[in-house]
Amino acid sequence: MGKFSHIRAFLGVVEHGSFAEAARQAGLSRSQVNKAVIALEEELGVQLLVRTTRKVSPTSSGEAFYTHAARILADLEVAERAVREDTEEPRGTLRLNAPMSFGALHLGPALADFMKAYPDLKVELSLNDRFVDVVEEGYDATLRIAELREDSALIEHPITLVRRYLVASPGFIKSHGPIERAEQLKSLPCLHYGALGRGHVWRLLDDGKAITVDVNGVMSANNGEVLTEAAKAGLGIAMLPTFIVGPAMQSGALVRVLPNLVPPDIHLTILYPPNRHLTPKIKYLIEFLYKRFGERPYWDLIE
Amino acid sequence: MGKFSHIRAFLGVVEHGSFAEAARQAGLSRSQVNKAVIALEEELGVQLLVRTTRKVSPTSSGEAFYTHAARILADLEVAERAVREDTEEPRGTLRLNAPMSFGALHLGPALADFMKAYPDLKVELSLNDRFVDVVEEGYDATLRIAELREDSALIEHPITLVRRYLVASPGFIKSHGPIERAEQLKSLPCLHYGALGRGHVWRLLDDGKAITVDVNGVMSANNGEVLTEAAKAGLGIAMLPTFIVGPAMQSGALVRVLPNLVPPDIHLTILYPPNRHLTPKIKYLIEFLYKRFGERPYWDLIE
DNA sequence: ACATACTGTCGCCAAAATGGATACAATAAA
DNA sequence: TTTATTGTATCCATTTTGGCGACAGTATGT
Repeated sequence: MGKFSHIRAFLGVVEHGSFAEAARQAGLSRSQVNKAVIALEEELGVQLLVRTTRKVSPTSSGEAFYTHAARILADLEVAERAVREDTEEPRGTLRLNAPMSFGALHLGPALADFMKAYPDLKVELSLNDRFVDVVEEGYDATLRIAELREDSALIEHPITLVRRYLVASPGFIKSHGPIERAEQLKSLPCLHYGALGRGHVWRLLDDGKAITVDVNGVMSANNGEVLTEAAKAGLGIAMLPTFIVGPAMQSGALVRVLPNLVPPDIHLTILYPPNRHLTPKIKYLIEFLYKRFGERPYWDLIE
Repeated sequence: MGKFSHIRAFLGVVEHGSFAEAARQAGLSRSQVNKAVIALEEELGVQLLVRTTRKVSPTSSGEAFYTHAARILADLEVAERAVREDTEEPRGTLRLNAPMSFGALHLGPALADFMKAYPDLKVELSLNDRFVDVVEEGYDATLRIAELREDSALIEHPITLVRRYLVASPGFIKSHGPIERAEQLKSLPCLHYGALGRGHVWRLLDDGKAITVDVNGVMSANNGEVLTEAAKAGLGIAMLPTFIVGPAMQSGALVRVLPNLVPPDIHLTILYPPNRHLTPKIKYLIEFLYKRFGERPYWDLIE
């Protein structure tokens, strides 16, 4: 039956001063309550209750134990209630991980609204672009922007398509003449997203045909906004997602080049561990993110 | 298995970061630990641990629950240790009830020594002469002075024989002449122990033959010391136990009268509820009382 | 005084839960 | 690669459980 049930039964008997009444209140049989108390006494090696056929009262040991045990069971209930998800509302703490740029530009404001909608929810957001082990570092979920993979042990839920364009500043185009062929990327200065030593290779679809171009990378950074500023300054051609360069394109500070060259589709996805019970907080987060970013994200106004 | 074991298993897994290691430490099988955690999660309706085949780490809910649960289990152990009688030494609180006179004259000093011998023991002594329900009022034991009865649901353990004598002051005897026959009790002033309206009847053994004498009760009290003082003052004949009148008889302030009339034997007995486990504190108390008062109590120096 | 209802406890037995072994896919280490 | 170890799932014999009925003792009501 378990020690906690035994203790609970014991508390009931003390409070009602009767085995039978305690059993009735708890919805148990008299046998059960009786056995529970006996088991508890056996385990402690102490008589907790003195019973004659008609009266039950705790021994001094019983009283001492009652005081402690009552508080402990109350604490246990508090602990359970704090954790239990009997409501469908998201609650507790949501620990989230996301890439730098997207997190700073879009996810931050979005989460502010999400939290407003669910006041019982706390959010711990940590932004970084390195690989994150969702399991080991104890995140509830991670947002990543990458091509879809299937190898992961995690569940992968796509939120939206992330469009990427080749862009440059009007001034850059003016000074370098018309850009029409993919081979020009090998000579024209390019602004490359990525780590340092990895080589500057762009994978593109030339009218649907996959090609790789070893571009003339004059600058690289692992931060899209830095590259955007560099492109705006006319330093070269950059391949950047619309959620970063969207505003610059709308204002005309950057324009598309080589529109027939399209980077492969990548997706904003949310990764979370396969759970027996999908927590409401993740369920609601996915729903929320989809509503905000899905289908036609607000930063994708041009086409 | 019970919720308690489930929680313990869960704590083990969190602490060791592994189901298998937790199982080894706790001396359980992997199945068992696994089932325990699953059951706990099921009951709470929350995923507590995220596991891939090689890594285990708590979810945010799991961490929250861990914190609470660890403290709760620790508290429970404290509570158990406080109550458990794993030592044979008496400990805890001994709640004792005893008659007024005996308690004040002899039991008090005795208990002082008893407590000195067992420093872990607290004593709550309450003295009164009314009937006490050991069970209902929560006493661990009661001392009574009475004829042995068998009707009680309590265990009755005799400590020692309580001798009672008919006594009077030398002055009283001198002024009333020799006292030799039981019938004289009907005319001579007698000091009666007992409640008010009960009538003044003494039950005596006249050379082994039971007789009852309706004595000439000029004074009654429900307190032996008061009667002793009255007898010393020469107010009459009293039937009193030696543990009260012993000193007065030794000093000669009181002397026996009618030595062939003997009150029926009464006993100092200790009563306690029938317990599955006889607590050491009661066991030791009985032993102690017997050593101090048994066989030949120190107040019985005369014969 | 008597009957009645209710108490705590015990024994019994069908039903349910448990725990161990085994198997298996996934993963880390060698 | 191979090997060892992890978490989990499935069986199944064994144990445990919980409810029923009975019992002696005791309040309560008449």
